[in-house]
Amino acid sequence: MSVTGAGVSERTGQIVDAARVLIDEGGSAALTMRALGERLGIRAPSLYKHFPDKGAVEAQVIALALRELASELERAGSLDALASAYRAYALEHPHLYRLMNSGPLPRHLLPAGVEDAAALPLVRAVGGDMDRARAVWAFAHGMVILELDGRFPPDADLDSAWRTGLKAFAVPARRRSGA
Amino acid sequence: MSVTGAGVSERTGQIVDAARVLIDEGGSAALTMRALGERLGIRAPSLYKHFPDKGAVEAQVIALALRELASELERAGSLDALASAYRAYALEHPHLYRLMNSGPLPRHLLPAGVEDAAALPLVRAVGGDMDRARAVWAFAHGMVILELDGRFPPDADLDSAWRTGLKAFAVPARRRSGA
DNA sequence: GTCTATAGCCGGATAGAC
DNA sequence: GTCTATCCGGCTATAGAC
Repeated sequence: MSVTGAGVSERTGQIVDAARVLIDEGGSAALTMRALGERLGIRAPSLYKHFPDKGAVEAQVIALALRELASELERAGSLDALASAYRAYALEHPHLYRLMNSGPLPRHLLPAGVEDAAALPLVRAVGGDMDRARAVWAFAHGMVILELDGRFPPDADLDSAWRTGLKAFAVPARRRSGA
Repeated sequence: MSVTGAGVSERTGQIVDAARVLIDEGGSAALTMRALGERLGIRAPSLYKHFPDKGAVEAQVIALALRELASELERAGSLDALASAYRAYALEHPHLYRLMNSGPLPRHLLPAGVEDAAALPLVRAVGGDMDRARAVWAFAHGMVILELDGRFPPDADLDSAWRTGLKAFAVPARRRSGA
């Protein structure tokens, strides 16, 4: 059984797993049909007997990564813990993080529910307030992607910036009276 | 005089301007030496008399866009106005926004101070608190890039999510007592 | 389901004439 | 500073034999 689990043929699971490794190690650009074939000990054209095109393989890797991330986040209870787990995954697997969170999502190629499942832990953590969930997600994604892209100054204290942001989002109601 | 201003030869300014248009209209991938030459009525190899390689051209476009964005932001007084201007620029020039805010920055090819100048309006708006500046930037960038990438559900009320986030960041001190 | 061969396209960049 | 000619490399994908 491959990591992907489902009832597909063993071979397709191996292909997706190999593609995941290629991306994890070298980024999206490292996923080429030739490299993928080589890793599996077959020639690139043979892959087309299992997948219609490269996009289909990539979509399966995205689904895999989404489930992977979701399973990490499920363990977290508080919003702070959630943020820690989120950042940790991104730093451990920057290329996979980018793949699943940047650029257009091939939604029509993704198994239903995968996207929602990845979002669920956060939605729950903010008590179902979707505006807050989206704002926190934007903050977390922004922090992570700017860090991965090296956009913060080398001497920036990112832990401190995270704390500042999380503190701002932590106090939900408790508004004094004005607008 | 080209938009770039500086004392470079007229031709190099025209090249950068043309490259800016190419990216603005078709994204980073649309900037190819051939397309750039065609737009200027010359052949691609001729460009190498003005720039060492494609990366140098791209870096100048980034500098140009950074200054463009900075000049839009300078006009804004409040943090809310700043956020509006930021989002407006990103939605008007999504490809340029991506170019200057995603992926690694070729800092060694950028004129000194350009990056800081773009950040200055925000730093000022949060009273020089760098943690807060970084957190707000992450939030704003996250909102913008997730919107550009179509990651929010079609029915999501993004104005509302922005308000939620900005409200959270608006109240700086005023902490009751506990941790 | 794997292979070989190859079509087809696009890209950055260089050499050398004018 | 512009040109033509060209090299070199990369990629996805197909055709057809086994």
